[in-house]
Amino acid sequence: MKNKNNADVALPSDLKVARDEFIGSWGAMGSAWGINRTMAQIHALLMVSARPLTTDEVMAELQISRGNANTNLRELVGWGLIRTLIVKGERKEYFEAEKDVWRIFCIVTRERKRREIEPILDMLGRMRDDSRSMKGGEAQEFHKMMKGLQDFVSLADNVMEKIARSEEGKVIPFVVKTFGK
Amino acid sequence: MKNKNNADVALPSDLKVARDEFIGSWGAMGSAWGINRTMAQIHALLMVSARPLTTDEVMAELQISRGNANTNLRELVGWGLIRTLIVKGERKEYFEAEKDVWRIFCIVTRERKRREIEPILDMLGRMRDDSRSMKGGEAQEFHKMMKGLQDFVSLADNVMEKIARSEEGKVIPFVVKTFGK
DNA sequence: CTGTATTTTCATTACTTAATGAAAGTATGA
DNA sequence: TCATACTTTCATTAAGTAATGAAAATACAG
Repeated sequence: MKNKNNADVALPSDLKVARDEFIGSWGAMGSAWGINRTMAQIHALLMVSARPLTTDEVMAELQISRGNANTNLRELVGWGLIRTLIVKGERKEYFEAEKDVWRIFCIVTRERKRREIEPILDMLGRMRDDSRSMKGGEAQEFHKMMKGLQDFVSLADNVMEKIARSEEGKVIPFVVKTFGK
Repeated sequence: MKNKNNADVALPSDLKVARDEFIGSWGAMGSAWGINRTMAQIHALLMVSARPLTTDEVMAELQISRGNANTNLRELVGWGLIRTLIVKGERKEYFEAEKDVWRIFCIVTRERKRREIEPILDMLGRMRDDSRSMKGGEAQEFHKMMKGLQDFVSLADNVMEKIARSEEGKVIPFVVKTFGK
């Protein structure tokens, strides 16, 4: 019933070991970055997989439940870090990861910008406006702080946007030139 | 017994409201960034406070326990985002925040680099070496992926280091020029 | 349609992380 | 050195987050 085409069949064991360590570390790092562990692990697994995998293969490989696998695969699709793939003559879906490092970087940058930078920017803008007309030394201090923060975060936001829109071939050489190697 | 010099005594209420919203939002954002909520709130409170505060004032203002306040104040001191201050003739410690946005940015950048980037870089380096001599197409693919990731992350690491070491007066004008405003 | 393969949902459970507050520890002034 | 003000610790509790897996929903082949 369960077919035995697991991704690691016949893999030399040292490669298997290295892969597993990569998957584990990538997952651990995920949590530090506010991305959940399983999601990062699935992403890692698909990044180093030579071929697209099914939900069942992901479950087997990472030893996780169906619900967990499904939820995190959907989430990854939502981020644009993996895509679904249908094989003609088969019912089940396959998943494959974006493997281009630059593209991964752009996707993650945009997503983090959207989720983390933009809400702060809105809040800072409001605080800055609200405090503009307040009287008193404390209020002026507060206003100054909001202005300083907003200007800075806004600049960072612009930089991220510009970079994430650029082509690798333009940015990397420039960065290497500017910041040495 | 409890002295009434709370930080917000006699604050116009609209300023108080704005401050509280800032503190709340900064705290919420903290969690998205892997920094705990209370730590981010204390940091925000001290950033907008006109004068240094004591542990008891922080407790009162944020409605948190002594243990919680103490732990997170220490953590912030560890990051270098706030510093302690002793007032002659008084036993208790006061805490004051670094308020310069550029310096805050540099501190946070260095800390995140140290905690999040460097361990990954080590791991990728090891994986890259381990897989260098492995045979087979899959192993070559894996090696290539590790190389691509390590080159990229290493470049990012260098850029962060260089920027965090630079002076605001050099970086900001350059960034504004390069990435438009 | 109807039966089966596959995917999705979601109430429950497990795990992880943070917060509490009393007790222990430390430092200071008299 | 004693009494007191203040700080730190840490076992316990609470809150938040993720994982499970069975049941429901969906899609598809015949």
